[in-house]
Amino acid sequence: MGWEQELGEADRMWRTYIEMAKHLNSHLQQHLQRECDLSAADFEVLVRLTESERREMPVAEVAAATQWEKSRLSHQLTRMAQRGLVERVDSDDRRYPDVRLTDKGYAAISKAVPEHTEMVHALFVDVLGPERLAGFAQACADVLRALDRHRKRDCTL
Amino acid sequence: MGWEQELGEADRMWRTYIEMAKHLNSHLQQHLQRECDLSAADFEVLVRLTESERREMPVAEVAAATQWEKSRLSHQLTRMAQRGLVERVDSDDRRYPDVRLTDKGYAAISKAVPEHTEMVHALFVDVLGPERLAGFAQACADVLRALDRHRKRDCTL
DNA sequence: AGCGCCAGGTTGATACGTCAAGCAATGAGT
DNA sequence: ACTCATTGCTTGACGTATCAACCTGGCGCT
Repeated sequence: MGWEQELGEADRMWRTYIEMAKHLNSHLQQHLQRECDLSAADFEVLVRLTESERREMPVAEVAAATQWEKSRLSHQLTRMAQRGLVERVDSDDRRYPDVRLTDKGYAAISKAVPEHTEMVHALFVDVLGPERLAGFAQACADVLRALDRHRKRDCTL
Repeated sequence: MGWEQELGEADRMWRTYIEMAKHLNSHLQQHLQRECDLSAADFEVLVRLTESERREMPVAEVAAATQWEKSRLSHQLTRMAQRGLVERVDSDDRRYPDVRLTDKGYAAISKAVPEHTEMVHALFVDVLGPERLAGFAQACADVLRALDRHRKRDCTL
């Protein structure tokens, strides 16, 4: 066939990264699901909500924090509300309802965060050690900047 | 609330990684979809198929390469067959049908791979440069090993 | 040969993500 | 004050992922 056998060093390294990301992700996700009965999406929303003092914030704020589409968030909140993890609250301006963390939701995230953090440390932070971790993060930040630049160019086209 | 404000260095670096992975992924995926009308799943299956001389291999082999569930693969192949990218072929043993890359599928992947590779270089490989890339890949490999060890322990429990 | 077993694949039900269209409440223009 | 444009949220439809149940054809056993 041709091109696909000629994988250079760089491409093999790219594949290593892809593999790592895939496995790490699925491992963390499965753990969260098994131990805490939370999907990754549930977890993310709950974490964002705890970042407010009042366990409550406008939907738009959650949307901004998660960078999700509004419709995705809306569906997600509906499902989470059905399971009693959050509840929708009408704020003073009826257009922009708030979301509040219920006690059940708070209990769930309180259990999940330490477990998740422990897992992240065991599988990632401690594996790399401080210096390599710093280098890794720096690399990620650089890639992020490159992405931003690229995106800006695409938008202005 | 407490714990979530006390994000250490390490946790912020973890978040940086998560952000990077998310954005990089979605950027590559969108590009593939827009330019080549292929989903990430399509792309992966097609790449695996080109790794065979005959553009054809047993379903099980694709499953092993992609590490997907058999049902996911089956659905995916059905959809790809409907779109004419692949076709199912009965092999000598009727239990284990083969999948073959059609001409259309070959054309699609032939267009997609160079574009994708170019993107990966622009956004990742070239951003890091050779030495940092090597360090990065080494880190990924180490995390992968840690994951394997962890998984082994889980299985033997 | 007839019997059940089993590995692997397919199918169907359900949950999730995305897109496009709809809806509701405010604020600006007249 | 009435209309309407805007903004953000919700809804519905469709494509995809996952889980469990179910075929199906080859294999060993008696």
